[in-house]
Amino acid sequence: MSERKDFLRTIVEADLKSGKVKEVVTRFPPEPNGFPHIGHAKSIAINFGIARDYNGHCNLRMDDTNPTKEDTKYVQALKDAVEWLGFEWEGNVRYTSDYFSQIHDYAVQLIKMGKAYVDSLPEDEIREYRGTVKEAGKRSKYAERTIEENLDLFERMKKGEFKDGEHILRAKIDMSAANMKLRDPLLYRIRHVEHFRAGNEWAVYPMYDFAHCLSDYIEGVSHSICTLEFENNRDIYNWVLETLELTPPRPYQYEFARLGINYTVMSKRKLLELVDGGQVNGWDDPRLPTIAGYKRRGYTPESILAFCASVGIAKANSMVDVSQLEFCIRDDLNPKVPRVMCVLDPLKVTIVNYEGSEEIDSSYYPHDIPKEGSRKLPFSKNICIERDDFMENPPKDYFRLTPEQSVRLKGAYIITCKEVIKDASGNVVEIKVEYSKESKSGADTSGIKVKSAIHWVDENSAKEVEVRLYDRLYSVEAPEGIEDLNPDSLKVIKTALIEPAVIDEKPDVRFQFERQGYFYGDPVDYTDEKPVFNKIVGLKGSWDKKSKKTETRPKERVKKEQVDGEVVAMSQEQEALFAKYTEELQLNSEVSNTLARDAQLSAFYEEALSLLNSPVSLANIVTNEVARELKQVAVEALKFSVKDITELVKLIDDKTISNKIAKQVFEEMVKSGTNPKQIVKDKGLVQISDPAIIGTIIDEVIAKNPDNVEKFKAGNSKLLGFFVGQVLKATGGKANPQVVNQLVTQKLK
RNA sequence: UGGGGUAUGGCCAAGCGGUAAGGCACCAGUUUUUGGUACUGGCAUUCGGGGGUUCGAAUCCCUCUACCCCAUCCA
Repeated sequence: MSERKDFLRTIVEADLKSGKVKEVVTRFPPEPNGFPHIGHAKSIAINFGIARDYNGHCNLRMDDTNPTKEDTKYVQALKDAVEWLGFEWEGNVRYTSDYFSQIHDYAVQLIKMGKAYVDSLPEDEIREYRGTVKEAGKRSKYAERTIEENLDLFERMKKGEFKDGEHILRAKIDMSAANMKLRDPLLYRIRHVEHFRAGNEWAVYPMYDFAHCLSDYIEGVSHSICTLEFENNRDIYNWVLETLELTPPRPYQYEFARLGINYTVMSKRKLLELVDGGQVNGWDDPRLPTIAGYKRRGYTPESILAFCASVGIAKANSMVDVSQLEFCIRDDLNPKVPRVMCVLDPLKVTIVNYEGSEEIDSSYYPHDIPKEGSRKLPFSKNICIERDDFMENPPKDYFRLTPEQSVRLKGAYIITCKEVIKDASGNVVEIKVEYSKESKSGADTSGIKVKSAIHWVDENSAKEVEVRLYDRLYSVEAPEGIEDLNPDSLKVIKTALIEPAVIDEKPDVRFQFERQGYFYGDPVDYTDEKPVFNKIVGLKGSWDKKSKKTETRPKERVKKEQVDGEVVAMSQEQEALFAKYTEELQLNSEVSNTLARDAQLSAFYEEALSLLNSPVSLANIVTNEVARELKQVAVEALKFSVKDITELVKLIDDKTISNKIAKQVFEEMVKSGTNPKQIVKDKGLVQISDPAIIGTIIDEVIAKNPDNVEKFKAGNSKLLGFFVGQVLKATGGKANPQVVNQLVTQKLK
């Protein structure tokens, strides 16, 4: 709905505006044979989002045409995913299987029309007969069966009289179609298996290409949106609907690029392998890009939706960086969730000069988050801090506790290291510190400056919790198989220490563990006795990165060498034409080349030349403008004639119109076929070359854009185009651009 | 006898003949009791390469290159 729409919304809006579509109806049509992943989320966001934006509706339809693969347990996962993302489907959940009898009737109709036949070739022969990508296929002899035979056979197929694979129903289209999907595509196959919804009612099941378009039609879908790999299927989609002569309105298919994210896999097959192979713990393993996985990990629907919106919708295959997803969840959680303290790897700290205990009141939110809420932080002389928040021999830019450097215990006091206690093997096991009584948070009169504040917990009151640290599932950007798995994708810490309020008060389910990241109480394994937290995502952190950065070598920019392929040689006739154009007519070689190689174009050109002796202008317009139109339609279908073109060129040659106007006139000729002179007259397109008139306009433009004038004078010569454009715009394109150009340059000197 | 798509900074992505939006990432600075957040500034003389048309081209024409999809009785 924003100013900048994606291409699908652009199409939808145009259809609405033109009246082609009265109500926008979309559908999300997954096959219930696996758990939905974030790629499905993108599709859900698109289909439901478009329906919502244009006051239409979106159906949830299970595309259950293959009884051997689908299962009801996936249906639930799909419904859950849509609901979790916050969308509502229109009416009940639809199933392609609901339409089996209608689809069957359409098949019968096709047979009656002579557009479908029962083939009885064995599977491997069907494949063989299909031909290859470079060779035409050949039609099965069974394609000659009479309509009656086909009807009879299909009826018996349906009744279950034949075994699987014995016969098949196919459309009769074209076995030599360049688009292989059109080589008599299969419509129905025999399957003696129980369908999870239709039971044993059917012995034949429709194929995707037949069922999908008809289901869309039956549901009144206006825009059938799918992914790029179905581009080739669009021809059958249209063929079925057109051949059946269905009463309008009918749906149209549009394709967008599927979502790819680095360091993970998105194919159902690979996901299934991970689950079945035990590499992960089920479909909802938080490392998986499944919606169930993200949900369990702690991602919010808002963040997933924001991500889908941020990656856009286009037709270029792409691989989105995970950091974009991570940004979305941090961005969503930052203003929402309470900050608490949890020490993952505890180091014992004794505050030697502190006696007794106290409770410190501390807000759940930092100063910049306008939310209310606080808890009591127990404090005593025995506390724990994060092991890597202390270093005996720190690098210069280390801000935390060292023997020489004090730190603040967040929300509490400033401490100074006094003694480091080590075990026999030299590991630090405890540090003894002194605190400054005057440094209490909020009432600090100590005057001590510290570089950072670290998190901590009181040893006695802290609760032991399990924390599951998740990292990317794969260690390579574009993983192939399990050999690419990241061995450290899951680290379980069983002895993390968390402040008591998190467990006792449970202010939320999602938290920011200060200085570490966002965490989520695991919805499955969490119990009050054994709390479990999943790491959703880490904080951004520039410290870790800096230290890691030394490892990543700066990648050198390798400029890819462009190899120029061989250009096909010209035939003799083409060579002759080329020679004539370059030598006799003095055309430049590129134009001559284009003309000479295209028989249609050169014929058009020659004819024009016989009417008007202006070889160069004619060649230019034929090569550059007429050529475009000829790409779309045949010469006979052109609305303008050769003569029209010569007249157009005449207008240019005698300077009645500029090249710019000529383009405008040409466009009109393409659309209406009106004679160019008439167009120029009707629209008053005669060009303005009078420097006086143009000069005043330039002055106006200059007066209106002092900033740009300054920039231009400062050396930004690119702005010349801006000024020329403005003047041209002011004159409706009629100003002579060459004159404008000259004048602008002069005036801005 | 091949056909259908796609190429804009490290990653996404606008742009549709008037002179390269935005986000992520990255870098620098300010604020900060999170090495977080927020804020400020920087980050494409150039749009896969080469030609051509035009006063002017990422946008139009020609050509080359690279990548993706199609030969399941899968969807």
